[in-house]
Amino acid sequence: MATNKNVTINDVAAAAGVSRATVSRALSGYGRINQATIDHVHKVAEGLGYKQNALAAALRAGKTKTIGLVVISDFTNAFFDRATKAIIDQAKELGYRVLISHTDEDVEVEKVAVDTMLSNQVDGIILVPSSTKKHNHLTPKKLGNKPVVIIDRKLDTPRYTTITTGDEAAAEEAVLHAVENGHSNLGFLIAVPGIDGFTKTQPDIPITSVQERADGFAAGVKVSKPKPKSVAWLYCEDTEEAANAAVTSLLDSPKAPSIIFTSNNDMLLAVLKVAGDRGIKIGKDLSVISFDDSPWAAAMVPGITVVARPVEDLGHLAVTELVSAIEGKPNHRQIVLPAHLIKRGSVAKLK
Amino acid sequence: MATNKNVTINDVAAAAGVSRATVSRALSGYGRINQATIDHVHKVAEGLGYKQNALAAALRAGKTKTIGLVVISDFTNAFFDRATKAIIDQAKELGYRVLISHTDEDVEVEKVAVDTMLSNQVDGIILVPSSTKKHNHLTPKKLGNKPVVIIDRKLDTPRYTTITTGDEAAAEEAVLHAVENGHSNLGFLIAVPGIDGFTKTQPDIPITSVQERADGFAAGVKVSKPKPKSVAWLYCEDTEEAANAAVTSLLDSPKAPSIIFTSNNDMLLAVLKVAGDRGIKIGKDLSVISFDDSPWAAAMVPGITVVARPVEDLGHLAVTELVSAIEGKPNHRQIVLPAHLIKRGSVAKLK
DNA sequence: GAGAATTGCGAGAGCGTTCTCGCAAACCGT
DNA sequence: ACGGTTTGCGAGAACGCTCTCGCAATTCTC
Repeated sequence: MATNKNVTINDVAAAAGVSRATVSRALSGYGRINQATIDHVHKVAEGLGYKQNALAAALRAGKTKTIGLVVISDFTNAFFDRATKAIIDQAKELGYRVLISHTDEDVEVEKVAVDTMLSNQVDGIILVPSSTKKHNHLTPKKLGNKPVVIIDRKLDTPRYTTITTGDEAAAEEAVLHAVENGHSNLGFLIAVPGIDGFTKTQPDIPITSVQERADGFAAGVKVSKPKPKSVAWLYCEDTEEAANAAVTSLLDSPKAPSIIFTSNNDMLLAVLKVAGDRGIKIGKDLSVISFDDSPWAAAMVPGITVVARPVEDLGHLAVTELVSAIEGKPNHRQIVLPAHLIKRGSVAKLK
Repeated sequence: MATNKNVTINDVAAAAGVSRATVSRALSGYGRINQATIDHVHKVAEGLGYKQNALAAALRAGKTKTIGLVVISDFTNAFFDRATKAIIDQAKELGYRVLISHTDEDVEVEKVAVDTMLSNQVDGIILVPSSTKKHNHLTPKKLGNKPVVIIDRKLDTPRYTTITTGDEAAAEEAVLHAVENGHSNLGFLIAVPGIDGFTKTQPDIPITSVQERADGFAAGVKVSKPKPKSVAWLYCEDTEEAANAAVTSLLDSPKAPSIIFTSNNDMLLAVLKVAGDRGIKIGKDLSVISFDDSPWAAAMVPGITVVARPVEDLGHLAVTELVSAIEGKPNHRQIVLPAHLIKRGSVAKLK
């Protein structure tokens, strides 16, 4: 009853009356072998329900056809869900599998995750680093000289192919768009992992993409005319409670902003929630611009004006670059994909 | 420069002046071995930067400590994103890795995905089946007698542990809630994969969870008092275009519903979008209840009334059950977790 | 202090593949 | 018909690890 034992290549060889080597040649399609033999072996293998043991094959061949994806966040994040999907799909397209691990912005967890990947002999790694600076565990030596592609953020030493999006320019564009629409009291709500609660003074930002958004906002403030009357900055822990408190404080301040720029969707949702609870109408009483597009941001009324990043392109490109490196063309490129502003109804035209 | 060769257990053995077997014992912690030797080997291994080759270990031991997750959809779905996250986290907790594959509701793709999993020698599989009926490829024999846990939907022959949510009861509750609030023109928008466009007559629904939602809605209609004046059913392909067209047709019909029940978030977004474009206010001019909660459904104004399913519990439980089966307690349980209605502002009180 | 029990460790097989090597058979040209 | 090339295939090593077996050294028992 319990045919627990798997069919191995030896069984196929015996049943087909050839050697193990011939079966391997027939099924993997290499070396010198007669077409008739190939057909015969295929037939026998199928009849027996033979499935290659990928483990054994990988061990012998030194290639697992697997790439490791080390990503900071869960999929409830509007960036990483789409990126992960794109990466898995493109990997499949190129004949690779994907092993996923989350770090939750914790460098120690990242270290373990990478080790796990290496232990599992992945052929290459796609990584969203938790920290710009702390990457002692990411030296080529520690990574066994495996190809690596960094996405979404940069390391302070650009050792690997890195794919990011042009958040700074897009953030600046967002500010200009607001000012053009008559906004002069601006609020910026920046999510910063690792801090406690929220603060007005800029903390150490361990993530380049967030830093670039902040820089882009600041650049926008600088060049916009007329000069904004008031500008409020809030750096906030990436939790619901902290975000709600931060938004409340922003709305309660004497110079309450007419528009709030949020650095991610968690912050955006906090703005929507607090404003909603107070009966403040988005796109009328209060405007908002956020980062990362999503189906719901588009479907809401009014639609949320967002900086849309080419997430799928980024994911595809990451895999393509990685696989090309795995297959022997190691070139360290620094790629920046353009982000752009999608104007919807969440920015009120003032005056 | 290029220390391309990995450190193996042999290197550690040589450096520590012991045998391969002793190193294995020291690092894996089994068999009879002196504590001093353990410490020594650990020190040497660390010094050399030794990392176990999980492939070789798995090949030898016959266990990969990996579970395969075959899921229909991408992570942009409000159910599967959270479920996947929960599964990965719980797997990590129990010392397992997760290999993910998508099927996009295609049975053929599912077949290949499962084969890949088996070839990769996963210790067990968590599966969201694409079809209730087509599961010839899911016999215990074809799955090498590996443990399997089915989630979210049922197969018509309950061969494996299955974990679903009580969608039927919750759907009924949703209808009663609407009727209590004075709604008597009801619209039901059911997403059905595999159909073309949308239709008023119930097509073959290949997914039990969707069928149960439809059944629950129907049951609600049956028992509600007063009897609804009009009930419109629309079965719709799960694409944006089809959904928009379906909603449009629903709103344009002579007996336009005052409330629309949607079977998933894609349909919900279509309702929001079309209504928004027409200036129809949700929670006032038109009500809506959907399936699956999400942060944005809660943050919107008004908040969307939803049937919330215990997604994280389901994911956790799936892993726990699977691992327990992997470790030798094969018991086929049929588990139904309760879903419940979260009342927010998207249902208008009529009259 | 002699036999019995226990402890620590090495030798070596084996997991299921791939791949190099070499050999026999078939084919070629003159 | 004969040397040379090509073709097809089998033998066997190797990938890095785990785990059983058995042997020597240590500890225990009375």
